[in-house]
Amino acid sequence: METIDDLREHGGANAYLRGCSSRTVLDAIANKWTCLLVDALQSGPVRFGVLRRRLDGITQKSLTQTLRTMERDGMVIRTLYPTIPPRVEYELSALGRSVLALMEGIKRWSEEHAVEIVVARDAYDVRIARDPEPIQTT
Amino acid sequence: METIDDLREHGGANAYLRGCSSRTVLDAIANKWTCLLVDALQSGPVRFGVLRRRLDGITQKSLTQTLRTMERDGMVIRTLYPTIPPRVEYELSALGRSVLALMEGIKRWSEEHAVEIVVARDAYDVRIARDPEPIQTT
DNA sequence: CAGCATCCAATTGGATACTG
DNA sequence: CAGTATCCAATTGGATGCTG
Repeated sequence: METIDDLREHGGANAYLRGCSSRTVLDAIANKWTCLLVDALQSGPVRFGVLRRRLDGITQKSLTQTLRTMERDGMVIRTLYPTIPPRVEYELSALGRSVLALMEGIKRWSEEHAVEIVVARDAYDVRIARDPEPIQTT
Repeated sequence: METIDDLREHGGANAYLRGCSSRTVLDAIANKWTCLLVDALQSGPVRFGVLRRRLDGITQKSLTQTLRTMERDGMVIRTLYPTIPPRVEYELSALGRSVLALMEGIKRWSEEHAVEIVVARDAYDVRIARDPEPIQTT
């Protein structure tokens, strides 16, 4: 069933469509590192090393790549201070700040529902182990 | 700089930490197919084939996998009607509905900012092509 | 219809070493 | 300090064929 929003999209964009640019945007922002980085940058410029320590488990490569992508997309502003040793700070642009509330929401939802979901996973795995092909008669 | 929310997390969960279950939850829900599926299921049960046609470009394998993961996480309820040929319907659980607004928000944001981001990407690529290592003197 | 199984190409991710 | 470069293992994704 189509809703009114499906027909009247935003500026003609429709993320359901493979070729639409909004699909590539959705693909770019919908991942854990982007979510955590937007959240981590919410209160002002942060140095590369601080971000690396804050996002536990991220590799230098992934951090560089994600920040570069976000910078290219206009969500993040990178400032290089040509000192020795160099200092680089990252901060959200206006565009980046415009998605902050959503990213905070996703992160918060993950934290608030983590236990519930772990329980659901365990229950599912037990159920599958008991009956590999659950034929539900409805 | 730490905010109060960083110290007083939700039920002890903190998605910044590698080992925290909320991190795996964040990783599971932050991807384009999950976002589009939650959105597509918002107004009631939908059949597998309908979803496949709606999410342009998704393969049968990816659709099955994403739906299975969401079912395992308790976000989606799968109902098999043992007819011939079989009919399978997917619908959001209460947990799935609780993340709907956020997913709609992400999808909508992608659509609303797609043009702006494509422009930013083009500008970035041109800038890099002109000057491979932009040394910004601040 | 709604899948599962399989094969294979392509992308991703980690570890390590090096540099202005 | 903040990267780049490289190598390699592991995961992902598409295409195809088959089935209750």
